Amino acid sequence: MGRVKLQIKKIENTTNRQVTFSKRRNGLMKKAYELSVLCDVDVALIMFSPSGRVSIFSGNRSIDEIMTRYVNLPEHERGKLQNQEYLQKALGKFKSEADRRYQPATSPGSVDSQVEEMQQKILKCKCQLEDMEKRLRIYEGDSSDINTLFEAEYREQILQVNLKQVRMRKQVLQDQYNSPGAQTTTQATDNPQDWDHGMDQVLVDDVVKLSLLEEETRSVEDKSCETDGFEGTQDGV
Amino acid sequence: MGRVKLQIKKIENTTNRQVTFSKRRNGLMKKAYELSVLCDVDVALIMFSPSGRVSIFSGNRSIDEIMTRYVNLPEHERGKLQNQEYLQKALGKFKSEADRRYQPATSPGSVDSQVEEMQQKILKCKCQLEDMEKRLRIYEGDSSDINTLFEAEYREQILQVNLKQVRMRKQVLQDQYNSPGAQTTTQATDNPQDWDHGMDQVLVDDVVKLSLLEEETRSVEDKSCETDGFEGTQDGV
DNA sequence: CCTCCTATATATAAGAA
DNA sequence: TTTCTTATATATAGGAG
Repeated sequence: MGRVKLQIKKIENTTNRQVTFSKRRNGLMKKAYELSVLCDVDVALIMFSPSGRVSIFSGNRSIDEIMTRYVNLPEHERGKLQNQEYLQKALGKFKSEADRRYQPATSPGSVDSQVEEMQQKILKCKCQLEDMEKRLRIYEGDSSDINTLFEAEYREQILQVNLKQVRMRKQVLQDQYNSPGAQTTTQATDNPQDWDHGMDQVLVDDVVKLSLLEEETRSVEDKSCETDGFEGTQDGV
Repeated sequence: MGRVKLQIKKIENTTNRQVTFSKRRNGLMKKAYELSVLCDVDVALIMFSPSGRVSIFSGNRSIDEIMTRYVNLPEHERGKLQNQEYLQKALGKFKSEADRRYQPATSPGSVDSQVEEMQQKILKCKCQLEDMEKRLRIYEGDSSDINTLFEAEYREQILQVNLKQVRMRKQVLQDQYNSPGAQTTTQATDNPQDWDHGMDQVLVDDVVKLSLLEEETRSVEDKSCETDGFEGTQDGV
């Protein structure tokens, strides 16, 4: 933004980089501040300047309180992919190369440990993948992999229950649509969780993927908070 | 910024606050991303949505690594932290990636390609995970998470296809059971025409068409806010 | 490193879908 | 909630002090 459209890649000129950092850091903090006040939410921002000095901002409560809140989150809430991966997609593919560019600048002495770390990461991902695949097979698994009547009936039942729920929900939505003013009805349901059969292949797979193609990855908020009184506080500016 | 100059004070209208949060969060992440790339610095951003869900961004390295780097700074460089020890401990537990200390760059060399390869592998895994999560939500997601008629119909279609397949398979197995030796055990080619039970009719074409129009992204994670001071109660949809 | 200035690039509030 | 549009408000690159 400014006189010239700037490429999002490392600014090579040291002085320029410093200046830009300074300006943008302020901009970022301002934005963070505004967000925390406007939406009354916790925001924590930590930035290390090119020279190694740290700058922080935190809205609504202290930085360590927010960090504590963060580290106390259950893993699935914390370890998701709301960060870079998300951004890569949200902002577009252009990032990938700029992102990789940094990699070479990694240390040499720790390469071993880094590699090791990455391998662990990969392993972890693969475990998760396996787990999910297992669960997914219950639903998407090719029916030809069902070898016993019992299995077939079991799966049929699961699907029936699920279908029924969805239809009920659909009905509610239709009613709502037909008669605006009606209240949102959210019925509690139990969802099948830990079933394990052994099946492969996916038939509806392509259909599903199709719809996922143009989707974005982002968490969606579905509820809001109603607080009486508002108090925007910030420390760390 | 926008049609109207906005006062920096809590937005009282819940819906508006949500929307603004969503938009500004993205904007903030983008800015943070740009800063991290342009200036080649570590940036960590943690935001809790009005509903208590967390959104994070981290540039150059993982959020845990950056937090660790921050927490381990000498006190005079960042101010006193109330929970320093606790945080250090907690962060240390994120063994997967949090124990990498900051290290200056030297000369990488041949290991680069290997590292990059692994990086891509990780990214790929994460994408797969994400993809599967979405598919899984179709089945395991609570039906109350469905908010549009479109979504409901979409899920219904998929479940119908699946149910039908299972029933076909079940039929095959039953026949086999009734007349042993008459058919191959592992036979899987069931023909819809032969096994039409007359219910849950599905036209795959419709499903595909549907999915093209559809959009659906919802986080079905349970949320937990322990040390926070807001009480979320409101209807988001 | 910060401030001011100016021309542009971006972000985003509203409103509709 | 997300997406798209449009009108405006802001952020910020370059340059000077």
